[in-house]
Amino acid sequence: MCKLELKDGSIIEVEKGTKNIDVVKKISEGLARNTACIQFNDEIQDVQKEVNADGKFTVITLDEPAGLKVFWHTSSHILAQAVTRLFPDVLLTIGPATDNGFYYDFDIKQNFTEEDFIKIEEEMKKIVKEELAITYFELPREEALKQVKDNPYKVELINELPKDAVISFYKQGDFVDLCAGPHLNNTKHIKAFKIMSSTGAYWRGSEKNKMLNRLYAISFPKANMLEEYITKREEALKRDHNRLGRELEIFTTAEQIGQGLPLLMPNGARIVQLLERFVEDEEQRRGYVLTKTPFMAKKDLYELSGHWQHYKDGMFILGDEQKEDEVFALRPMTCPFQFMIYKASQKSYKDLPIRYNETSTLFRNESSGEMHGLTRLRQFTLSEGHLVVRKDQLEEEFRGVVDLIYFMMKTLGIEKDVTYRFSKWDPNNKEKYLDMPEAWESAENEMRKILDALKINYIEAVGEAAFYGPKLDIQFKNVHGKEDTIITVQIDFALAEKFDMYYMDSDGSKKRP
RNA sequence: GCUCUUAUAGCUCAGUCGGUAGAGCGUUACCUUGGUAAGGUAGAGGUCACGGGUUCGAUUCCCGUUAAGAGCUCCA
Repeated sequence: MCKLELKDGSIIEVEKGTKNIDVVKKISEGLARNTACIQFNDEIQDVQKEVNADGKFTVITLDEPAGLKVFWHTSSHILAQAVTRLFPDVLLTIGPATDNGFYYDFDIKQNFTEEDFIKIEEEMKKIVKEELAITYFELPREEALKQVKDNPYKVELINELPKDAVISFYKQGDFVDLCAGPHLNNTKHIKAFKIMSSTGAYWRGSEKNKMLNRLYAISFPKANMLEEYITKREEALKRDHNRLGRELEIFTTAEQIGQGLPLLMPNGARIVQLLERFVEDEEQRRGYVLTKTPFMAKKDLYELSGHWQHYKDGMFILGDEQKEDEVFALRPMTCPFQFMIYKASQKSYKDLPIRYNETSTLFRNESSGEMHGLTRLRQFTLSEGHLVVRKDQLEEEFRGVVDLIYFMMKTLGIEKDVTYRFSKWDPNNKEKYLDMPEAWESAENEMRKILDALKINYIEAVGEAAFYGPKLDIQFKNVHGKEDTIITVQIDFALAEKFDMYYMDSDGSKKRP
């Protein structure tokens, strides 16, 4: 017998080898119908897996996000099965659940059309009606490779699994897919689904790889839930800033002016004016000093900052390097300009911290597919600050910045709608990041300490840092559920060095801020 | 940059199976009203994004350009 501790603390005993789903049925039939998977101690398991030891037994239902993800993952297999039936020459790649449904990436010659969506949905309906049992099996590496030998994508996935990894497959009818699971135990549970869109996506997320065809879809255990979802989505789209902005005459665009260059109409300009005054006044109250710096500079400045070497393609360059002595570039950021103000006079340790702020208009030559509404542009204006601090002031100043951010978000009423992301470097990506492991570690530890002290509820993200330092990113979801960074605070341990910034310490020695 | 989609009145959209166009909102004038984003009447407003091709004829079909949308990649 195995002793299982349930969520409410009670214990039930079951025979060794009892299936998870049968354990749940003992608790309640209704609960069993609504079960997506089981958490046994820390392990997420299929409902069909057998109980073999004592432990904590938690039922994860379709009503909770983790359960819905299992549901969507199973849905993605049904989508893949339907596509395989209709397009036998397709190669399957991956098909995970997302926060907002699921997708599956296919390597297929033709592109999916709207008519294909209908056909695929019809085929999915059939698969659901067939009530196919979903079964799990494992294979040793050699056999697993044999199983997927005609699919180079799956071969690649298996070859990248660690040596001791369990290689598992799920089977429903004649359809088999390499998959870590977990899954529901039958296709019959997927009552309502809809293919939302077809887009391109690079294999493994790298533009160097082949572009695959991705189908985005959504599914629910009940038909009315799908209807609700669609209605909600339509309502959300009506609140798209891009649509409202034009309807309310806040901004417009003109073909002749160009991509990523919106025109703020009187209503929009007034909003920006009020925000700008408000922000600058509040910053002044908090000890910031305002600067006004040029919109462009000679390339010499960007060579010093490293942007000429790293981000030349992203800048608008004025003049031809080959023909002219002086070449300028529109500024893509304000840091080096404000640093020049810092360097204009000798600073004492008593002068720090110095808090520079500027309502900065910046120019970035974004790729043509990137521009959108007012959120990603070639010319944009943001409220920007650079704090030059001593090491012993870092924590307090960081807190001050976070406090300012809280104040601003509260004023705008968005403080409950954001999430926090602690963006760290990727030590394996030497091209993107400055190769200074010790400096990274120290800066990231410093930032983590501060974030923890502030009790900020953040997620950590590897490979999202700036090239010169870690960031606290404040993320906001748009009406499509896509996250944008609306505010970012960064600890920069490199540019002070590059710009040879220093202050005279109390002992008369030069120190780096 | 890549995949897919779109471009008709100021905005949101219909429409023309190829014979040069319509609605709602907005707007203008007048009337009315303590109907306050929602009254009535009349009107203005469109080379159907731009360039080329096919055709007797293109806003409609095809190609290209530009712009807009979703996704991917990128985001100093």
